[in-house]
Amino acid sequence: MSLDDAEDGRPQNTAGPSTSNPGSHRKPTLKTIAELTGLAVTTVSRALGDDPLIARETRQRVQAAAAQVGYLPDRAAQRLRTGRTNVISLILDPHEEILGYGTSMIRGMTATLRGTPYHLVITPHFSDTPQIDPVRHIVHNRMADGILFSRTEPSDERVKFLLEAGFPFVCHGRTELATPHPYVDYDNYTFTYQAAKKLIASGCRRLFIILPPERFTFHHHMRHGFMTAVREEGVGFEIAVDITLDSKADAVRDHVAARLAEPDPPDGFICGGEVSAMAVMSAIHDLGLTIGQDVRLVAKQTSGLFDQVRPRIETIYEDLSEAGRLMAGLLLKRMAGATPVDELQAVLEV
Amino acid sequence: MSLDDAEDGRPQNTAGPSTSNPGSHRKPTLKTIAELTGLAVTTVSRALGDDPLIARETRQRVQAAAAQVGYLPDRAAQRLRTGRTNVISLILDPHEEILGYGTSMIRGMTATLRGTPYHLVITPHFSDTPQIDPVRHIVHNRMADGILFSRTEPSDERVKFLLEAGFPFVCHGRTELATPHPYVDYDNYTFTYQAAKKLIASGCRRLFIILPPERFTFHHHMRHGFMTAVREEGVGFEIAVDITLDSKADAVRDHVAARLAEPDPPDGFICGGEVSAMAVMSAIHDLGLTIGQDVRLVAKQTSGLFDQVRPRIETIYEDLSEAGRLMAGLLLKRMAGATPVDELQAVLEV
DNA sequence: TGCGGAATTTGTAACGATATATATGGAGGT
DNA sequence: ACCTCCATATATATCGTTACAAATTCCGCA
Repeated sequence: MSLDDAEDGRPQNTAGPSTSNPGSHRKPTLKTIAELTGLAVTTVSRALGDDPLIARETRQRVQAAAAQVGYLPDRAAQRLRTGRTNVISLILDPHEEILGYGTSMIRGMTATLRGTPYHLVITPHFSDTPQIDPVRHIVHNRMADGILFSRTEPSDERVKFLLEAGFPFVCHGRTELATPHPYVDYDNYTFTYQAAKKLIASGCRRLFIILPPERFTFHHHMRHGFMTAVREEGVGFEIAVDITLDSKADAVRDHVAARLAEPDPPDGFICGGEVSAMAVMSAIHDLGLTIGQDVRLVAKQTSGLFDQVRPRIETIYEDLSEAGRLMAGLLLKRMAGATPVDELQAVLEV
Repeated sequence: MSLDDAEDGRPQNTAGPSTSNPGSHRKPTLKTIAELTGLAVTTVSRALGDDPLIARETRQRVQAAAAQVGYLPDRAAQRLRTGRTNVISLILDPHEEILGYGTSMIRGMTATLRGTPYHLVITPHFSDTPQIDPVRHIVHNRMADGILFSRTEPSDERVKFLLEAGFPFVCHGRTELATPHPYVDYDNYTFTYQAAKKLIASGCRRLFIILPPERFTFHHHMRHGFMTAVREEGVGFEIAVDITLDSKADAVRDHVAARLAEPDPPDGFICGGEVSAMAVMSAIHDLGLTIGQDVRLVAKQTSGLFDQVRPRIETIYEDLSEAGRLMAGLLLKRMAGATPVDELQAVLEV
């Protein structure tokens, strides 16, 4: 029902009832259509908006004319007049090292946004400035109609601010705030729970997990799932200190290698990031150990990478593209009107 | 000094016969500053633009006032009035499987764009529509001031169209068109040339290369570099048919595995993509061969991935983030004014 | 005293769309 | 005939900014 410019075959030169200027072709505006149909600009505007105040026959006539001249509304003018921007801001931390994390999500988001009037704008967040800055800027200056971001924290400032401002947003990950809000999350509790169970079932007796930085909510989910499993089974465990899923891969490798060389080494690893998982593998390899034999590893898979990695390891899949699709979808709902918050929350199952 | 009535802390709905808006504090506009300084709106506008027609002292006074109230120009209004959008469109194919290809480039671009008034907008290109569609749409409807895209073809339609339209753009990869145009490329010729030389120096006598799809210019650069090296050295070679760097990883793996099982198998592989390289490695592994011994592989590295991959392979680095930085930088130059084209071209060395 | 003219500043009209208020025309009732 | 009322359509004001033309001040100098 919208947004097609694929018209453009070449209907120009032949017809030539050019009402106004002969010069190439200026962008058609409402005025163009008004002159073409003999109606007033206002009428044309309403007709294109399918306002029932305008006679059905007139609406159709106007819409036909608009299609014929390839009319597309000027977004700047719409934006100035209505205050709506038709923009959705995705706040992205360019330093997120996670392989393809951003692109997968973007792929999903653009897929959902296709056919809507919304544009996806990448708003970078630089780690040398407070996390909330880009959010403040967007809201305060009406740079977008909605915001998407990830790496949510339990008492996330951005969420608090956006809730307070009543500004539409969907974040990837939950908070622990009292006020409910829209989000899309992955069931990281079950991820680590299942991962631990798998390792234990394979015979592992001392599990080692690398978690995201503590400030993120999913750190706690992962920790909790892991702890529940190891307690249920009563096996040994340790949680990486000093390194996280955000650490440089080399640091992860060195750390794991060092730990493996110490007494009473872990025999099962859980890793929620692809790059860190590769680092764990390389550490194991470099010590002459064999994965799947001396040591086991369960990793989160977010791309096709591990289908090609040898030796094969166990993985549990998280579909970030689907997360992106959902986030955009929920945001559209949220912007469209007052939907109950609980319909704007989703946890993707493992 | 403070004119007020717009100052408010909390305009309740109690009386509100006066002004009106419930919003906490309305966004400051030129008018706000005009009233604040006692000048005309026009003067304020020019002063903020540092127009030398306005007295230096006035300019400073206005700029101070603007800073004080936190004035930011309304982009929609500017855009409507001037026709400039302050937007740069990055056309991205969401199906590009290359790991992190997009994010690396985006990282570089946003770094360059930081501090400029430009926003980076992701314009997806869906493979079920002609490549030129989004470009046409952007130019025709003035959706951006400049365009960035990749995967350039020897006689790229997008380039031809944009040149014809006089629309600023920078692409990743060159064309073979007569008209010069801005681009950023990587020296893929030298990449494959050096890769082949390395393999031959290590004792390989039959090289196998996987190339990008033939329609891309860098297919030819890679092929040429490769051919030059194998001819110089007089070793056997073959070029993958049916599979390309865009093929699904599983397809690449199966194909390579099949070839390795045939008589007279290759003993050296060159691969310009990370995922395909992983696929080649897994094929080799699955046949019980040893990389670095029975068979060798040189891959292009665009992320930190191969630092963690075992066994270690030879890689040659391409800095996509730097490419993104450069592309954005050249585009800014191009949009700023008439720079000689040869200053808007860059080939990143191997 | 007045006048040319540089140095400043100001007023007005757009840009293209939409919200609000106002007109037009005819059908229907009295 | 007159008036009301509904269905349509039009006119006008406005969003915030900038281009262009016009006005104002303040000199020095004849």
